[in-house]
Amino acid sequence: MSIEQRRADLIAATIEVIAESGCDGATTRTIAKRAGAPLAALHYSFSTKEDLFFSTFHSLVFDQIRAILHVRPNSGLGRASGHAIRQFLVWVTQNKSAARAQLELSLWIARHDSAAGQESYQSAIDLLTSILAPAMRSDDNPELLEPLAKIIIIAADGVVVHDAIVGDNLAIGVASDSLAESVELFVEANRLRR
Amino acid sequence: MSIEQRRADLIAATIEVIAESGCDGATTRTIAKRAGAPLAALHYSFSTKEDLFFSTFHSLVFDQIRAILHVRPNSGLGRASGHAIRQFLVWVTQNKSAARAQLELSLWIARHDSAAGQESYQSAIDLLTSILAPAMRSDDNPELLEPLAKIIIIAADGVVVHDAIVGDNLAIGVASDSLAESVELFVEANRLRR
Amino acid sequence: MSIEQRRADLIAATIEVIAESGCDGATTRTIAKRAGAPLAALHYSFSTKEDLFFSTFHSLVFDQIRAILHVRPNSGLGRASGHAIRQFLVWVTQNKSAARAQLELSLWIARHDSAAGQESYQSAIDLLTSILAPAMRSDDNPELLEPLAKIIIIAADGVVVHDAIVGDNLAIGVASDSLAESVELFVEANRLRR
Amino acid sequence: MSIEQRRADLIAATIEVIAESGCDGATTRTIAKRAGAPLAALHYSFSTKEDLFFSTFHSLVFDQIRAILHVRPNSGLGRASGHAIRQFLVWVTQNKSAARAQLELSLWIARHDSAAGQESYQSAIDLLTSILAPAMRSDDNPELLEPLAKIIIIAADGVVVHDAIVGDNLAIGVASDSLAESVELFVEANRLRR
DNA sequence: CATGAATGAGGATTCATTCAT
DNA sequence: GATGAATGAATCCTCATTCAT
Repeated sequence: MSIEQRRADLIAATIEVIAESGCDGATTRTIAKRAGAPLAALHYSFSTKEDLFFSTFHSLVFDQIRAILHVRPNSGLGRASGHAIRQFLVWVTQNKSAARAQLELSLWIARHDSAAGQESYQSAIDLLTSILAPAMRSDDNPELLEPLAKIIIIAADGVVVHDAIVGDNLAIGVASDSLAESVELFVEANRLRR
Repeated sequence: MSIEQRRADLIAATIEVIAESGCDGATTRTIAKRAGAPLAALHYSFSTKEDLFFSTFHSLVFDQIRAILHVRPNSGLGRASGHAIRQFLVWVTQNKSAARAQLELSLWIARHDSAAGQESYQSAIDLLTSILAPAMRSDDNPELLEPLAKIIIIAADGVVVHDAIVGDNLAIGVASDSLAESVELFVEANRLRR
Repeated sequence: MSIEQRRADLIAATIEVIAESGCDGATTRTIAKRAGAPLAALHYSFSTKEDLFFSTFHSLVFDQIRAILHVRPNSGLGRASGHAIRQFLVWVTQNKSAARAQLELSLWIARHDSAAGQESYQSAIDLLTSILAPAMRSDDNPELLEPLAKIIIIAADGVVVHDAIVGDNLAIGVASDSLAESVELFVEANRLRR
Repeated sequence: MSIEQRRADLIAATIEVIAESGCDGATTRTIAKRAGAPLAALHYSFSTKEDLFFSTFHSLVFDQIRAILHVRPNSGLGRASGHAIRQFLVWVTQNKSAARAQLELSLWIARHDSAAGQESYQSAIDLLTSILAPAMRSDDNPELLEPLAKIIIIAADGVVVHDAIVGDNLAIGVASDSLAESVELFVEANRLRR
């Protein structure tokens, strides 16, 4: 078995276990067993539990971003933002473990290496900004870009929390939709005047 | 020292420690030391760590709800919702430990007693609904009440996550404000036609 | 409530609890609750858990001895010994808690104050000897008295162990009866010749 | 050091410590120290203290049974039974710790898993029966087999209790001998008539 | 290279006992 | 006198990590 495969297996197992038991509840033994790997293999692939968690987090962020990657150029900032919120909702409901794990890891990282957490968060915002940018039309206000990116991420995290507790896809869908509509109206209302 | 005082001290210490170290990182020893109490006193006041956490959670929920309790009657559903979002933001930025602890505890409870978590969440939504209701005017759509309550709570949780990671009051303020405005517009747009 | 009554209640509770949970498993809290007494009352009536256990043991020994106290004068050493074995069996099956507690306490005392244990054991043997003595006829061998007393006590303890594990009155009855008969034959066979 | 050796060391230490301090008094720390093993090694070799105790018990039963295994075929049921009692006495006086530990463990198991205790006791009786059987002669009453097995075991347990408290080999020897003789006479008296 | 075996540090909890009232 | 409240010490157990093979 290649070391890359082993690392991938361990990361996949970590996501599942964290989603079930939280970061501190995710013991190395449990993760190794879930991955079908001997315990020592974990420390062979990742020097440390911390290391494993960071790697898992980066892998998740990468995934999640791909989920919101698709925005039609020139479709308008409002529509694009709403679309992102709706797309993210779909991703959450279809990747519950990943979403939950990502939330838990965010909080865990904020505790263990707050600089890394901030950096990671900022780059997510930057990426989101760069994704939304092409959707802008001439009368869209560029100053809204960053607040919108933050709103989207805030909404996303809030939805994950909601899902973690309630787990009711339908209700989240309704709220999420209203939120998307709200944001669209907000952008509409802040169109630039000629 | 009265036992009520002891319990209050321990709950206060629990909030601080959970905010710093998460639920699983919050060891009984640390909590007791922070409260200036001997370790055995913790198990004398609360039969179990679990018991302490549940009590802390209830205390927090009670507090938090008082923070959003004030809505002017007949002020309009949109305005009231926006107001709630802004008020909650203020509470978060002024009670960072409490906010963080409440988030961590929500996730912890969702894991340990998912029924209790859902019940608690639902009652928060119900309460929020009952707070928003008096603000409604004749042309406000009552069907928006529950989705709005959910949006507010989702936004609140998202903001706490954001704050946990970034800790930048100003940026959250801007995003939160935009969110409040978005929601106001959303309600406005869904006014009942006569 | 008189202190004597309290002591008696606590001793009764101790017997029950030790029978159920062993000596080390019998916590002061459990005993106090079983006796319907506040925890501190235990340490008020008996200076120490050790003290309580010693008192309980003495109370039990006194009881148990009364159970085998009745032997008809001049009935013959063999018959008397067999009778004692049978009587003790009845006592065990009718006072399971007491029997079990007495066994547990014997072992506990042997550990904590071996001198006291030996003394207590010896006085039980002496008493039993003095009970059997009047049953002797002219051709009974007085040198058998002490071995018989020991056999009876050994059998008694063995029966309690058996009962603790198997709890099957009938089977113990059969074995016990055979044992009684064996001992009778043994004494018969060792009659003095004229 | 092999894991088998570790387990054996821990079991040996457990026997000693239980003999000295009883089952509840036998703490994992004490046992580990006595075995010259780190505390964690105990939980590495045996998942649980309970597990360790069960294993120790089985090891003891196995040992003890081997001690009484030798009975001459066709030597007569009475003689064989008496021989077993005497042999067991020798084993007890030469393996005081083992004998004591086995007694304590029997009672402990009766409390913690009464089914296991009964099963274990029954299999001891069955084994003893199967050992005594070949000694039977044509005029020995086969219905005596099981009561005799029980008597032997009852006597054995009683002797262990006696030894635990008094620790006087000589006195136990005399009583035990008389008991053996009694049983021989009992079997003799119950010979089948032709 | 890969892993079974081993362990030091620290976790929650329980207990007998003591005081202040 | 009698007891509710309080606690230091000790218990079993788990975990991330290391190391010899």
